[in-house]
Amino acid sequence: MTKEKILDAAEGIFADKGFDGAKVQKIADAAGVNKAMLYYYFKSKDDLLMAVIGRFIEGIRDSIPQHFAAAGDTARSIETFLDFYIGYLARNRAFVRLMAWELLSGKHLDAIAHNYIIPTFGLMRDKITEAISTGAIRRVSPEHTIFSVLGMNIFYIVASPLFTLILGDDPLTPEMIRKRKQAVADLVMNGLVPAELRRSAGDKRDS
Amino acid sequence: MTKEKILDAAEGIFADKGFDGAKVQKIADAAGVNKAMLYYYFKSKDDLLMAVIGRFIEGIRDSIPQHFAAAGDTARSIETFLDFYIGYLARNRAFVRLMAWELLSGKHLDAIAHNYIIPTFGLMRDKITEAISTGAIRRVSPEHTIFSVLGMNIFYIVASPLFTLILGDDPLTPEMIRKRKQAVADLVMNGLVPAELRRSAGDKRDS
DNA sequence: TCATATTAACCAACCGGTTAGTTAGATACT
DNA sequence: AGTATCTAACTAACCGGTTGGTTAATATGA
Repeated sequence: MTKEKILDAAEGIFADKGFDGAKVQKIADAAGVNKAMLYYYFKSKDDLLMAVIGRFIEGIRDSIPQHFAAAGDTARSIETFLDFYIGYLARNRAFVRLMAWELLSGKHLDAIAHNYIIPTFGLMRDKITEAISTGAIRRVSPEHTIFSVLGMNIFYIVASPLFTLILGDDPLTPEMIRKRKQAVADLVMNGLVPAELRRSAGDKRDS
Repeated sequence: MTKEKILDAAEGIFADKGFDGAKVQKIADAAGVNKAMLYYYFKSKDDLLMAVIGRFIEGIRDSIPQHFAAAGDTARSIETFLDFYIGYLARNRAFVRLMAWELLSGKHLDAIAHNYIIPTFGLMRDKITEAISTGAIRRVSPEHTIFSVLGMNIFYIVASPLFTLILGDDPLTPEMIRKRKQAVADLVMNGLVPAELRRSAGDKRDS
């Protein structure tokens, strides 16, 4: 129980302030426990952060593949995944921010990449490669496409305060998320679906 | 001279480690000056960071509009801008990272947004709105499109260590940047250019 | 009683920021 | 010209407060 309270508090504060900005005393306060308890359950601040990230990844990893397993034709299942993805990130905002902080600091990137990012990336790449081979989508670079989709979605979550500042609206309300889903799926799919399948012809660009 | 040395050193370290991770003594060491000099020229660590960001924005702001002013038809000028944009970010990697740190911490976001982001955003939105009204591109949401493009490009720069980890290559070499330009322009333009102009028809999605 | 859980008090290192004082060169006065 | 004065640039040493982390003593409960 105490351990979970610590992890919950640490999750919020690490996500908010980043590793260097997060102070151990503040985490203990937020958890309502004595600071020494953090060192009873975790061997360092660093270890605590990794435990927070580890818990997130554990709770997520198994649910990821099922979102690639969706319905029949490949283009449609990519669209389904896109539709699911931003909502998923919006629901796990703390995790997205945690990953963003780590991406910038680069301190634990190896461990995270090995345990989470690389496997997920692999699943996505397989799906896209398959969709290309069946002719469901155009001959794009799978790697760049994945990075583009990740960027579009992750940036939207991370930059949400900026969105508010520019447009006034809160970009994380359900309707705004719904609109974002539509916008991204529209942009991506119209870039991926070959012109022929859209009752059209030519396209001059090389891959 | 000393002031510039401090700003240069601070730029590198702030971009690398973020505000909380950057230590004043390390900046002084990197600049090869006494720590007290930072407080002779700047009134606080915070003020120093703002000076670094201010210098960047000053050097950049005036050169932005010219990249929207490009050649005749609007769709083409958007493509030109896309082509220029990633290269520009890759050349100003430190600035991109600085902005990313600030985006996460949110500490000075108001000032930055007011001086830089909002005006630039406005230019982009005007261009897209114009392109829509002339029929050069489809009726997409300008705001979401901008966020998508920003995300695709900024994420590529910020996540470049991840790219290296996954694929082995350094994603910031000139050829890799060139490939990225192509991939992004291809994805975005094929999503933006109306099907009719690509010798095709239908498209059922609403805006 | 014995392991687990919890605490107050403590510590060395470090942090951002200050201070009192030095240096070297320009300025002003005789 | 010579010298007293001023000032911008610079420094070593220091300061109060904070930080991540430890410890020894204590409570709890099977």
